[in-house]
Parts: sequence; C-alpha cells; structure tokens
Amino acid sequence: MRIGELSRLTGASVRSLRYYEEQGLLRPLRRPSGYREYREEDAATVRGIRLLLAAGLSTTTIGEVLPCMVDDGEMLAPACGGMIPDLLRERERLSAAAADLLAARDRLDAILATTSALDPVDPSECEAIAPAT
Amino acid sequence: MRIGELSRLTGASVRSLRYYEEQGLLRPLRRPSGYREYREEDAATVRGIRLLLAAGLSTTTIGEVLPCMVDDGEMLAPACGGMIPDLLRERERLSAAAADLLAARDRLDAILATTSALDPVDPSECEAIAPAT
DNA sequence: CTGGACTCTCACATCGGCGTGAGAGTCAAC
DNA sequence: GTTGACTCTCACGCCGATGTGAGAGTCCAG
Repeated sequence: MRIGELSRLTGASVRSLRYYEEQGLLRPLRRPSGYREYREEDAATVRGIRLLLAAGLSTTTIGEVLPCMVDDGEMLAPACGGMIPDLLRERERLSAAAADLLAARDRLDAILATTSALDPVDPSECEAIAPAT
Repeated sequence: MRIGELSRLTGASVRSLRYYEEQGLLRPLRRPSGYREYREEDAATVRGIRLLLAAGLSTTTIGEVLPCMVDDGEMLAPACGGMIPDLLRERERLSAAAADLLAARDRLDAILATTSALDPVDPSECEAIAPAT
C-alpha cells in the first residue's frame, strides 16, 4: 500500500510516517517512481510506534526496542528478551515522571490549602503587587 | 542584591532570572548603571516560580497567579482567592498528565508481560528484522 | 588606575515530533 | 492527453525554558 492508505489505516499523518522512516523505524520498499510501498505488517508497526511515543519514549529508544518486535496480527508483540532492560528503564522513567507530577500536585494542594483560609477574595492586595502591564 | 547573588541563593541561573523578568514575573529595580537590584523577597518569589515551573505551569500561567502571592519569609504564600480557579485547573492538568503516564506504563507492562513468556533471549530473530545501520 | 569579576543587551542554538508550504513528478480514470 | 488526486524531496516554523557567546560597560579591592 502507499503512504496515504497507511496514514488512513493508522491515524498517523503522512508527515509522521515519513518522519518515522527518517528515524529508521520504518523501511518501506520503493517503487521505480520513488513512491513508498508499505507492507501490511507496517500498520501494526506504526501502531506500536505511536503507542510507545504516547508512552513518552523517544524515537531513538523506540528504534532500539522495535527490531525485537513482530507483527501480532493486530498489534506489535515482543520477539526476544533483549529489549527488556530498555523497557524496564522506560518503565522506571514513567513511574518517576508520574511521581514528580503527583508531588507537584501535592505542593499545589498545599498552596490551595493555605488559600482556602482566606477565601474571601481580597484583590486589593493583588493590584498592589501585580506586574506591569 | 545583584543578580549573581540571587542566582546563588535560589539555584536559578542568571539567564533564567533575566528570563523570568522578561516574562513579567520579576521586577527588579535598576541601578543607574543598569544593574538589576533585587530585594530580599525576590528570593522567595523565585523559589515559588521554580516550584510552579517544576509543577508544569507555564510562565504565562505563573504570571497570572503570582501577583496574588506574598513573601512568607521562606516561601511564597497566597494572598487572595482570585487565583484559585487557575490553580484548580492546573491541579486537574497535573492529575490528568499523571494518569496518562501511568496508563502508558500499564501498556508497557502489558508488553513486558508478553515478553517474560519468552525470556530465553533469542536475538537471532532480531537481526533478521533489525533496521539498517 | 588597573585588573579581574561581574553585569549589561542582543541574539542565535537546543530538543523533538511534527505542521506546512513550494516546486516537481506520478498515477489512474476519462 | 488531460485532469485531479497523490506522492516525492527539501526545508523552514513552532513551542518553552534555557544555554551560550559576543562585545561592551561597571564595580571594587589593591
């Protein structure tokens, strides 16, 4: 199939598909005209790429992990254990990032807690300190 | 105090301090020479800015929230209720972002779960599929 | 008065995953 | 053969906080 159809199948923009190729994540064949020719499995690969991207992995990391995965009909499945350390590292990263966000939220909560004590809005003071226009 | 000292006090780079000013978050006085002159409270303000930045707020949002806060000796404390909706919105955003990360982690876990079944590393297949060098 | 540390103002570079055009070639239906 | 949809390859723009460097002025201790 050509790039437009793969785009429709996967929801990835044409630009994104070319970008994934540029990053070494896809390797479509080329017609004599130069047109990219994709295989059926590439749809699964693209879905896998997008899943991992959404998980916060960089294309570089995905490139290290992807060669160890195979088309599982619908989705991408792992084909060997070599990628496990990478994925575990990413798992760690995700946990840590989420923890950071929650910690930040707690700090916001702390601020909000102090604020509720003076709920009666007192904008006068704000004006006094407000930055220049 | 001058910018270098404030930088040392807060851990923010000199560049960042100038950037915060450019964004309207700080308003140091100026000496005749053009040197910025900061007040003691500015240290607390900068710490507040960095806390909110680390929480994922943009300088723009911080700019809306900051005028409603006052120096609390060490840290920044809210001075009026007008900022509450903004902070609640950001709280929501943080919760959602954290949830996204955890969901992504779950998907990674799903992949890892499939992988552990074939733990005996089988790199041969990897070579076959691996992208070009 | 001199030198070294400090500060000033531009202003360009970075990172990453795309959006968005320009200009040109290709494909397929009529 | 013509048209319109599709595709190709550059290549710059973006966002946001910050790094980095140039060239020039300022401060203060010796």
